[in-house]
Amino acid sequence: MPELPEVETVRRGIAPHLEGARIVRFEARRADLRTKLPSQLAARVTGRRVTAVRRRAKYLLIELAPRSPAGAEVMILHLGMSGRLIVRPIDATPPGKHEHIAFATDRGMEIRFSDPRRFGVLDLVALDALDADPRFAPLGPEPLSREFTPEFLVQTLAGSRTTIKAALLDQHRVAGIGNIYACEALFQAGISPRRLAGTVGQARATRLVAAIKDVLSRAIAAGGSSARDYVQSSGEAGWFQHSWAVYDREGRPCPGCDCGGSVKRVVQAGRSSFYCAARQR
DNA sequence: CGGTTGCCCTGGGGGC
DNA sequence: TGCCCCCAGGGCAACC
Repeated sequence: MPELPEVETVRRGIAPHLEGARIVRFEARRADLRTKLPSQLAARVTGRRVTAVRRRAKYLLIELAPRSPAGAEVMILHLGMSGRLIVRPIDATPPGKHEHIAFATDRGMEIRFSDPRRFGVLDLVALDALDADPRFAPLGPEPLSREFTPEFLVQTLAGSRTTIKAALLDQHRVAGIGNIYACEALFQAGISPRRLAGTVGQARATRLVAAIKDVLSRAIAAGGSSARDYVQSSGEAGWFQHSWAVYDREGRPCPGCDCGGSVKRVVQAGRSSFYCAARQR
């Protein structure tokens, strides 16, 4: 489900419950997520204190205080396509069918990881090994960081013969954008998803960087406003409530202008792209 | 080497 | 109502 804004919303939702708390129980009902869970995971995290909950790209990073002989470590959690976290007071409610992992804190709260499609990932690595980890080392900059500028975008796209849409989904160029926000940002910037990435010059890059930052920021703000519901509920609450201009709106009139066009859908690299051919060039 | 394709899984929705 | 096909917000290995 989650792209950067959803993962950031989850981070903000769980951080107050986890930071400074101690993990008092950890159980995995099944270990076969997209990658197999590390062995002895429960024994390795039980009793550890959480020092920070961070995010990098679409990964949640739950940092654990050192405990001899282990140094500081970090639980790497990726929600995949269908993963979600549920925060709830500890009680006797049995786990749902897809609640594969649960852990409890010394503050009386329980975190459950639900993931029907099991594309999620949970791993545990040494904190000082994180930057060199093959999942993290190649990642591009955070799109909301000051590093992510029009000049950077022009440079990373220079000479590329893929489409701008595929380039935005390439986490090694810029990290955290998924299919929805790629579509939405390209619409807002007036750039066709079919444009070759190498033909994006300074003017388009300036519009695109601004659009990406705006779309992601607004989505985080929208998610943040309902994060409380998400935390209090059993997970079905509508924290994932965003309104999209073009995504999943094939055939609808192009919103926000009088171009007279309608939203088209094309498949690029196996993913649906939604755009207005009249407005986006 | 860079870029595209297939696959990992399950569930939901639309068409017939 | 039921069945079957298609589709899904991610990421990676295998392939050209």
